[in-house]
Amino acid sequence: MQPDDKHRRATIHDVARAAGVSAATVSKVLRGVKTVRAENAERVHKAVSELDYRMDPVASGLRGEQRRIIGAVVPDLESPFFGKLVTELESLAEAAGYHMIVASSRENEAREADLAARMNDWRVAGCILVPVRSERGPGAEKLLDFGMTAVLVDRVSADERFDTVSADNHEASASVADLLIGQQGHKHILLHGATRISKAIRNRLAGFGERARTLDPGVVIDELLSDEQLETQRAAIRSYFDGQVDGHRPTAIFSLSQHSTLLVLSEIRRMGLKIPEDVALVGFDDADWMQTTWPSITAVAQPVSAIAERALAALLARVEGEHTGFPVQYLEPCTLLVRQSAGQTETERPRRSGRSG
Amino acid sequence: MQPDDKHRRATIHDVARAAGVSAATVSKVLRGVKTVRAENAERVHKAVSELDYRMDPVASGLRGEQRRIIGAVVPDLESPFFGKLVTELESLAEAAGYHMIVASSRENEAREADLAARMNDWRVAGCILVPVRSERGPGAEKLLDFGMTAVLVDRVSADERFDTVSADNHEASASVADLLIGQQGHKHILLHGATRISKAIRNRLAGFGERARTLDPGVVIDELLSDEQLETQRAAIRSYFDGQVDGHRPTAIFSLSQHSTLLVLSEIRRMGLKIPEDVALVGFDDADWMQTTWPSITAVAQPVSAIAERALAALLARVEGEHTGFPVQYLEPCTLLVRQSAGQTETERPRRSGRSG
DNA sequence: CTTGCATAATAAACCGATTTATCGTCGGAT
DNA sequence: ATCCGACGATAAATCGGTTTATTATGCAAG
Repeated sequence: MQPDDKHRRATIHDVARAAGVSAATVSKVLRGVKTVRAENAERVHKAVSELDYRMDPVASGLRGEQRRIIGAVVPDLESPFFGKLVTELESLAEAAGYHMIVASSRENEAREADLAARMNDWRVAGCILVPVRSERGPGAEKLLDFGMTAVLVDRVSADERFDTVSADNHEASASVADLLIGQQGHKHILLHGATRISKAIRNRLAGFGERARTLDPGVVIDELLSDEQLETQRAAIRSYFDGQVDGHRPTAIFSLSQHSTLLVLSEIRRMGLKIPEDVALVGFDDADWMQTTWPSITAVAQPVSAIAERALAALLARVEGEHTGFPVQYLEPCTLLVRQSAGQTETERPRRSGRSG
Repeated sequence: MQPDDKHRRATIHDVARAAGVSAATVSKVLRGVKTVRAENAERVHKAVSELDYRMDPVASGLRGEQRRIIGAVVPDLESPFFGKLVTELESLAEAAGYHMIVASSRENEAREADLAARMNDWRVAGCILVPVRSERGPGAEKLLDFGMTAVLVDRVSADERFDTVSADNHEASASVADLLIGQQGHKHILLHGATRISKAIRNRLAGFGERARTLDPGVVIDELLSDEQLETQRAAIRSYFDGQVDGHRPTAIFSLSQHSTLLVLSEIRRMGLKIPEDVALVGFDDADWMQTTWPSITAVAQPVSAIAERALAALLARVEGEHTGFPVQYLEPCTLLVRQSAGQTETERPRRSGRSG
């Protein structure tokens, strides 16, 4: 057996020869053009399966402008949120007959721009971009330069160039203010963010602040935001608490990201404070462990599936020319999951559950 | 301004014209062939930057056999383990001058095979495959059929066709047996797995079992393995504990995956059992929350970075022809992080840390 | 001055598909 | 019988690079 022949894939010409027709005819059959005699179509299909023919997407992509690929750029693939987002996006894309290529900008705006250019290189039909910072970053700029059709997701506000999709960070954070201030009457609250670059974080900050001042103009809100290294941030939290005059500590903390929640939780534990007795805690972005840990953590759950669906639908509507109007901003509502760390009453705690429930 | 011209990208011929040389010369300059006069190379580079020229990878890939892309197929992009793995792989690949395309088989073997074929379509130089089940799955089969160079990662044992890289699941699980049986003297242990398909899980099972029987032939080991839905698995755990005669409960649990750990933890809590007093817990696969939760969870940390480095190095060695010998099995050592849920003594618990530590 | 050889540059073929322009055939209308 | 239009099929051009075969140039040796 010749190793060369063994792994040389069949071309469209091989199929044409086997079926006794021309390559053009094979191409027509394969892409569903109707002007082909039924008998010939039959023979082509037979030849295709006999030769195990697969169309070469590289060659196909060169001439054809029919691109059935969509690109997705996210800032990070380690976080469950983006992991779930790309998984859902890919599922939806395949269901609509598209392939998807995923890439991570690794929280780096220069890389974000480079990936946008790379998506253009691969001639994607459209691109989903989750920017590192916001809709005004270099990625969106590049997409515009190239005239690509795209949808901006998650770390964005309204934009006049692209459709945008995100969780309703503003309203969800306001509802956290409702819980902590309106219902529980906290007078001194710490807002903690492990990064301040993301537009999403800034929207959460604003949403909480505005509602808080409406509910109680006298509420004291401290903000601890930083882009520093992990250990520096840990130290900042301890130093913040040490600096508070005893008895004037914040009685509640709203952590603005999952990463932030973990950090705060870890430092609270280290300082020996009790949750929620000494300090209540609400986190933005839910995770599996938050309902299992003790005490369980009250958190804002983001509508990942809804975001993915909306984003892909919006993109395909643009790609397929069904929507050509002005850019639209989609805001998907979040859910506040009230658990023990803030708001859940004693009687709601889980108990020993016997055989009969 | 003509919109057509605005977004039409410059071709190699445009560059050739602008530099006053032929397209062949431009191609040589761009791919670093030395047989070009320095002056011409200079003019080409100038023309490239003036025209913002980017090589078209689609056209380039058609003729050239020089593929600078490597493919990665993982079973899942939502788990932090694979998220981190692909992130590191991509980083390393780029550092070596390769691009990477990532895809998720979503724990589906048919999809795994399809993705392998798709990687072949895109003419990747090599492929990293994390199979859904094991090295004997349809993905590896396809890779072999196509004559692709590939490395199999994580859910694998030694293979006679491809290099394999994984955590040393067997030895790590044996060291868990050392801790629970050798040091702590547990006589009745439950092994829990939320799936039994994965080769990694089966290796963990075997590693624990063999060492356990060596240490104490009389030890009782129960196994609770299932591929059922979440709720079914929860019920199975409760039913298992209800079925045990009182006082003959297992005194320790070894959960074989992160998912499993979370599930077990959740049910232990619901049953009102205390950790580690009523039952000790060790989990395979560490997560950030495990050291923050209370009690903190003893876990086996996998060497993700080492696995990524080894896998990519092995693949590139094959791709670049530096290694042509028999397939090699690489086993990377894990680390057992002993925390409160098993093994950590009272005095090691974290305490209130003042200003001076 | 011619020959030989190494070095550079280029025209042209090529990769594998898609698309266009051309051509042949057949049935029906004139 | 001739012409026309509809329909199918195909040869050839095309996409944007890479690679090969050929040609042109310069310089040293004979």
